Amino acid sequence: MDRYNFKITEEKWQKLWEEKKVFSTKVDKNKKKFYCLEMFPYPSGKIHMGHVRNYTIGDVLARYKTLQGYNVLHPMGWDSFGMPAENAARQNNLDPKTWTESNIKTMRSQLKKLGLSIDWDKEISTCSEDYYKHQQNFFLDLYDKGLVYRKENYVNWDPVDETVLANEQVVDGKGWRSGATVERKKLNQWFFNISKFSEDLLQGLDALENWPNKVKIMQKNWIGKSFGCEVEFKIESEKPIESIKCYTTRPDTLFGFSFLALSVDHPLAKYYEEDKEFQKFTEECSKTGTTEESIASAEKLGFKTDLVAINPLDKNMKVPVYFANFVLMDYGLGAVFGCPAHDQRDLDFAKKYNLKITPVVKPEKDKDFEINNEAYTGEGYLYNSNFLDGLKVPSESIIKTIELLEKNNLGTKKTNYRLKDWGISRQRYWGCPIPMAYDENDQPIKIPRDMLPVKLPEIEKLSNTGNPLDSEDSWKFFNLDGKKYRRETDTLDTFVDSSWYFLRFCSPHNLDRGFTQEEIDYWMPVDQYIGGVEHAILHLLYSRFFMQALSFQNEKFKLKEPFDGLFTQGMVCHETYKDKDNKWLSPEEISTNDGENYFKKIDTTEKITVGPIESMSKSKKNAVDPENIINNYGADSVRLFILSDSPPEKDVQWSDQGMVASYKFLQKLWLLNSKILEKIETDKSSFTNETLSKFTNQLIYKITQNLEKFHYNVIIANLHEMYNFLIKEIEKPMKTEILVENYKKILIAMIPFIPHFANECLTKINKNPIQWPVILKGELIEESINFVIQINGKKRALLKVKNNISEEDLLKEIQENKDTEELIKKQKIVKTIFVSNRLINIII
RNA sequence: GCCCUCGUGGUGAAAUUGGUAGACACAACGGACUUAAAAUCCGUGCCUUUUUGGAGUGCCAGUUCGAGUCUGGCCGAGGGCACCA
Repeated sequence: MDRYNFKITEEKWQKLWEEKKVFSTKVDKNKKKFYCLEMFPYPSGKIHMGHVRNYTIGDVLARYKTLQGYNVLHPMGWDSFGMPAENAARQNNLDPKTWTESNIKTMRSQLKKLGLSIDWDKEISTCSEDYYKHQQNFFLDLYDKGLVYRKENYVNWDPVDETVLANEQVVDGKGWRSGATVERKKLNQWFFNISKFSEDLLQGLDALENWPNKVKIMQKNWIGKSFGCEVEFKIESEKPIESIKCYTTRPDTLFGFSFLALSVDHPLAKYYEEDKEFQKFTEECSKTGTTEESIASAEKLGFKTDLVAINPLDKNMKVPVYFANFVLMDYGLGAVFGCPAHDQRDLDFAKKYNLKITPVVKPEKDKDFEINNEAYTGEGYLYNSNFLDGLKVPSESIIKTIELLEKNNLGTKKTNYRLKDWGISRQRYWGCPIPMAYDENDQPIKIPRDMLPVKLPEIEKLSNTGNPLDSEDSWKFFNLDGKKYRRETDTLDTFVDSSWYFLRFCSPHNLDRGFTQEEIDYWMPVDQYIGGVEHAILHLLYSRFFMQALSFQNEKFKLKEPFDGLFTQGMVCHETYKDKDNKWLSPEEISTNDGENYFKKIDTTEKITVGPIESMSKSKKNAVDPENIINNYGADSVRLFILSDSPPEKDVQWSDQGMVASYKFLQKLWLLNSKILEKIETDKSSFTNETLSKFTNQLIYKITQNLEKFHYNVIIANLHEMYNFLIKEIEKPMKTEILVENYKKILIAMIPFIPHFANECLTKINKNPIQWPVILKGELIEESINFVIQINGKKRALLKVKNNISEEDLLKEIQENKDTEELIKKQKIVKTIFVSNRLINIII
């Protein structure tokens, strides 16, 4: 029996797809479009299993939609600006461009070996001038609309990468890439005014029905809308300070007011800058780390001022004003009113400085209510609150108090958002140059559009510290109209690059514009976007913002949401191994005989500790190289494995046995194929085969349903069932046409999963046009059904009866059948529950 | 602390959305073939003495003729946010 030679077959089909440009698409208004996009990769060197999974999932969908007759856009590109290139260039003494381009070459050929249905003619790379030229244009567009501004601000400074990070890029107080503890630094930075669209970005989430709820909730929390009011507190002081405004979501607790606290960065701090004690205090505050634990456990510290704040609702209520370490300048107004009874932080602070604690909210039922070590934040009624007494908390109290404050000009209703503007300046060489310059007075000017792109200068050797562009004087300074200018040397955050690349795919080669309206009107939005959940906030929120920004003051551009459907796939995981010195070992370095005890290959006496199953990573050495696997087993087998067993949205564990099993399954399918071909040659009988037709139709139905729901793992199981059924069924004599017709449908249904194999088999039986098989609804109905007979809710028997049997007929059958009649013999039937074509429950 | 998701065999998981729990596969064990091994094929899998029996989807309760699925409470795991006023 011949074995399936994946090497020859896969090469043959990949060559054919490439030469005939099978996946090349263009705008065709007569056809329904489908834009299938997977998050484009960073060209880090080689592809990893995560890529294999991501692009296989996308490819299944793209091929399925193509077979259904859609005009499918399925492109690929490179997120090719970024720090790894710069770091690698320094280490290896070459320039980032060379490094990046060689990586792209490697990874492109690796991806092609996976047999993806990608339109490679539309390939783009964000580090090419053709790409970032348009990005600079968009930057100027946004600048003209007032959506870009420059300000001096405290920034998250990564001391290892020597660059600024966005808030989104700081994880647990550490840089998301370097892992270094982030410092606070004051710098002049460019910002995108993303907070202007807080409400639109929040509202827009509701319409995204095909997004995972989880991602929408994460974005919602990140935007962090809160409702409250700004309250003005009159101040008694010798200094020229008349009042301080605070933002609060709980104005109803104003009668529990016992102090007012300011951030050390509050404008009023200027009156205390000379004060030695205050200087000491601010120094103390800056020592507090930014990590999770240090924030949670940090002691509440305050610096008492000589100011006295007056409760706007009670002129006789006068409280001290503090600077406090727990008040943030960049949320609200950098000032809070303290109500210790009903806010934990305020309570901690009040206890430390012996401030008054007046409870003003009482839970309905608790008569002996008092505040000890825990602030009460629950529901109840107001008391100790003069004219507010008795209001229901929170349903009445907050609104009523705000109304009252507004009426007396003491405060204003206010909605607040946690989302802050997006700092986009990076002190890096390998990024898109910001198309701005400064005149002799340090005033920013735009680079004229006809001078775009501002190209990155070619630098032979990158400086070891700081931003290389800073020391590139011949690039940095230029003359225009007889005046001397200094270029902006910061480059754009690479998340800007990925905020619009999906638009570029629609017009990838247009030199004049980033995209044409006609092309994005046809292709956009992306119908299905597929990628890792780690981009739930960063990339996905930025891309949504970019659409808002492009459509702002622009009648033609109406696209508000770039991604109609979103699917977040799980990670590829593997066991981890450590030797006796606690060093990570790769799977290739170890061996086992029984699957339980592992040893070092080079020293078989040394036992290995098997660690937890974690997502594949270089640092833990638990990654499996896709290239080896593809060479050993073929792309179809890898695709099969990566799709089996685990649902795409969940993590999958790499297993060598699983990989081998998928390979074997493909061999079995090849065997089946050979048998079928032989049968077509030899079987001259004229029997029809209804069972086969019904089975096939049922199978196509199941596969179609599961495709729509991304239940790809179930489809692989369906294919196993298909094999188990067919290998027996073809033993029966049957008409050739019946077999061919059904087998062809099955093969077509396999194309999305194992495209090389399925196409190869198809050419051997039929050359007719290939399209997704039509499901015959009528055929789905079985003639006879295994009817479940329940007595008092318990399954007692299965009865084979004809389809659509009525309750009366069924009961008759039960009485006539010798196995079932005993169950109800001589019993009085109280009640029956009849579910058509499924079960009957007889209560006796 | 707040928010979200998930708990089904030794393992990864299915379950027509309230209707036969464990499809399909991995691993294990037993058998067939073989001089032998590999490969391949067949079978087994909780409890009870056989069965056309019983229990059983993290735990406890509830709704229902019927619950893995719905409701409430608890326990456990994972993820997100976090001095956000």
